[in-house]
Amino acid sequence: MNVHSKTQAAPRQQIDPTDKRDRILQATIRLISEYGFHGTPVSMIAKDAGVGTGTIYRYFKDKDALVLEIFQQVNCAFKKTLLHEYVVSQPIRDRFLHLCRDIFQYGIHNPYEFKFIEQFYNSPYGTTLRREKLFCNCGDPGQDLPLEQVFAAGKEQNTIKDLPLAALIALAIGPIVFLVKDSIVGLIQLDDATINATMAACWDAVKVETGTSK
Amino acid sequence: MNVHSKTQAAPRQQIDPTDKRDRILQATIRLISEYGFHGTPVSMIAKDAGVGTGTIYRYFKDKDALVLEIFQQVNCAFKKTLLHEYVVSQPIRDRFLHLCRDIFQYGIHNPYEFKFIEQFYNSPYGTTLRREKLFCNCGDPGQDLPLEQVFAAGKEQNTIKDLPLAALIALAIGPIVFLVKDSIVGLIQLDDATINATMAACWDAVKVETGTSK
Amino acid sequence: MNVHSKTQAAPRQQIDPTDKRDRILQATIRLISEYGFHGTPVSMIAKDAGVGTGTIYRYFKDKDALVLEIFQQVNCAFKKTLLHEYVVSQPIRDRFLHLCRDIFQYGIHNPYEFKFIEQFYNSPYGTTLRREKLFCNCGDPGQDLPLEQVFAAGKEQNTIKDLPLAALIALAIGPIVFLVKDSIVGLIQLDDATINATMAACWDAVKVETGTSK
Amino acid sequence: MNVHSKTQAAPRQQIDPTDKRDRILQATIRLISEYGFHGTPVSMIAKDAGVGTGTIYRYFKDKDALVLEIFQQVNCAFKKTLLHEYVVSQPIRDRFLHLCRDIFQYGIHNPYEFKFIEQFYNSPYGTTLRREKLFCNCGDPGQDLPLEQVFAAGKEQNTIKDLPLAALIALAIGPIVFLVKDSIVGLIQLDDATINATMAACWDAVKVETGTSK
DNA sequence: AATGAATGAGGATTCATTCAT
DNA sequence: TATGAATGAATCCTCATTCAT
Repeated sequence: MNVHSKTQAAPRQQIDPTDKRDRILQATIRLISEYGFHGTPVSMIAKDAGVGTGTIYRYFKDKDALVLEIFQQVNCAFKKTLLHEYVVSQPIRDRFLHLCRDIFQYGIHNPYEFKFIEQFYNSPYGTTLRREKLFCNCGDPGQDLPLEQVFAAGKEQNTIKDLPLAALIALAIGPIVFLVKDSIVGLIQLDDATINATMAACWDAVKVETGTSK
Repeated sequence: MNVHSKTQAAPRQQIDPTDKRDRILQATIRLISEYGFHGTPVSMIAKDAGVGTGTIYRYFKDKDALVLEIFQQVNCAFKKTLLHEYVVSQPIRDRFLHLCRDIFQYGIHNPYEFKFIEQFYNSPYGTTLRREKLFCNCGDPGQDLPLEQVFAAGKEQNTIKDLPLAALIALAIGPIVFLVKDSIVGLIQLDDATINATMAACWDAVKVETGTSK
Repeated sequence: MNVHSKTQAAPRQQIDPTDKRDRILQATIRLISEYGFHGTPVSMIAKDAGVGTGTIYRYFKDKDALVLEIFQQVNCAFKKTLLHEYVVSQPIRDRFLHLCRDIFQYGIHNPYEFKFIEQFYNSPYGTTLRREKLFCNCGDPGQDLPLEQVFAAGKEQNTIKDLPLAALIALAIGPIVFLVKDSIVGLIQLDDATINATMAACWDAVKVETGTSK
Repeated sequence: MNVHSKTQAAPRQQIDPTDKRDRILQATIRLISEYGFHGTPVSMIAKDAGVGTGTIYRYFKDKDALVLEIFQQVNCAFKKTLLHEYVVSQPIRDRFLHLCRDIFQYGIHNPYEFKFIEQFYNSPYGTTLRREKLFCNCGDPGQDLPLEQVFAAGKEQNTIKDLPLAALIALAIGPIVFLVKDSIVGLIQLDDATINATMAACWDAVKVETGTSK
């Protein structure tokens, strides 16, 4: 989960400075995902990370920079998760389900990160970012999201409905986000059966009807 | 949208006392939907509403009370929107589409209220409310949401998939929330065709397959 | 206790305007004696007096003026109490005890006024007043206090100890103020026997010893 | 008067951390003794103490806590003053005069503390404390005040008048408080002769008459 | 004359940020 | 490098005072 490269590995047995930096990042994610940006004092982050308040300002220019870096890290990590084991040769439906499952798993296993991203996207800052398509500078900046690629491919072969991309993404991700949030909050318990059935339903939403439906 | 009755219409050209109260409520909805609770100082609300800071405290005990009242009002207004023209005798599919359309329309025409509710539900306070099922005391407190009724009825007649209620709601509302938020932010332009197609896709997600699909 | 002259008596059966004024004064005395000047909002006074907030400003320039007038009124009323039935021909001891009893009675029967004066005298404003000897402009401004007259007379006939006037006053009034405050607060119950015995003791403090004491 | 130990005296020329805390305490005593609790803004304390406003909240939870701590400190210091050099074997009269002198001296040399205690005892909070006998938790919490002990002993050997304890205390302390306050305010100048004579007069007030008096 | 809604200056408190050690 | 004490700007809220009705 740690995205930072630690290539200067072995020599001294001293304390890794990134350790402190990471603890600050982790504490921030956890606390902001729970209390929100304005509800999380820097001092609280420092205490939770087990460092002095001033120390945070050694690693980050200010609170904004800290949060922005987290967003970028988490956003990239999330995208990498989606690319993980992604096989282009598979049929559209399998690739779609695979991506959905990854999103589900990511949300369930990284609840703090998940809520953090949500919060960030809904904040004025996040909106700006989104509009400017600055989403992510990790790896290939301009590269389409995997989900977008799948939809594009599916549309071509008439497997996916001919809807605007944003609508397709909403149909695929909206329900998952909804469910994962409920699960994080503890309103429901997500078992595998429910997850699989929901993903299948998402597929029904975006796929082109093959039979006759009422 | 204004809940207060202003029956004493024409005669005097005097200032309506509810006017000020309403302006405070409207300003709060607008600002909090954009900047969040902690990101919106009372002074900002006052300025936006064109009143003195102290005036706000004549109408509301404190910031919390102001926000809570807004939530209750907006939540009730939203539910009433859903019940509007709701005809029980119609087939499940029509009722479902009708509800979806209402949600879409509500979000598009009341973007601030829409984001406000979203924010509120995702806040610690909203989560508590949700868990305690205190959602709304307007009209019938204990009554199920219309959408829940439709799903219940649809499950009985085997029209709706046999999924947990939370999952069905996520499949229906998740995409709409997603799209409406994108639309509010200005990332997409929602025309009728897209709305209708998306709703139809939502129906595909929750309905029981009648034909054969891969 | 009302010091205002109501000479324009009979004609109309309408509400006496001084009534309102008095209610404001009474409410202020009661509330300030309990909560202090800064602890008593004007709005609280208005509510307690049963008038509108703005009404208070019809009768008094501002809060300070209101309190100052009360001080002057109460101070005068208190002094008049001391002069009441005051008979110069009586022996020093009787006159002293008479005055002491009056102070006691005044404090017990006018607890709010009593505490109000205390508070006022101890406030920066009261101190200034005292230093400027502006105590009271009621009746004869320059006239000595009765107690001071008694002490002066007693010193001349060698009945009262030859101490500075301030010390004699402290010996006479200090204990009474102390006890009355305890009584107002409810820490003790002042019966006649205790009152009389205490006054007698006060006399012992200021009188010239006639017998031999250790 | 400073309760904090500053044993690590000379070596470093650095700022004593208790210094700031003490300056806040001293400023608060001074200002509140003059303007009262509600009449003394925290900002005024900060300015007077030469610290930032926020600094006060590093040392004290809030204004209440600050004042309460001062009361406890001052109250204990005052009591310790009274116990200082207190010799049980001395005759009642000497012990009484000794205590009176100590109170006098304390008031004269600690005028701010003296007025502060007065104010505190007369506030609603102080009254409650007094009623609950929580006066002080310094040293022996339940122990009687020295003055009370003297009075109890004096009553037994018929040296002190048979009056309620509250009355005896009023007779002893009332005049002193009165005089000291006048002295603090600058209305009189207390020389040793006056102090001694006044104390003797206080003794006359509480002692049992040995000769015949009129 | 009487009212109380409206106001904004001022008070308590918090918190991002700096800086001396 | 790491710290946390210190700070004051900014926040929520109160309240003396005004003024339109």
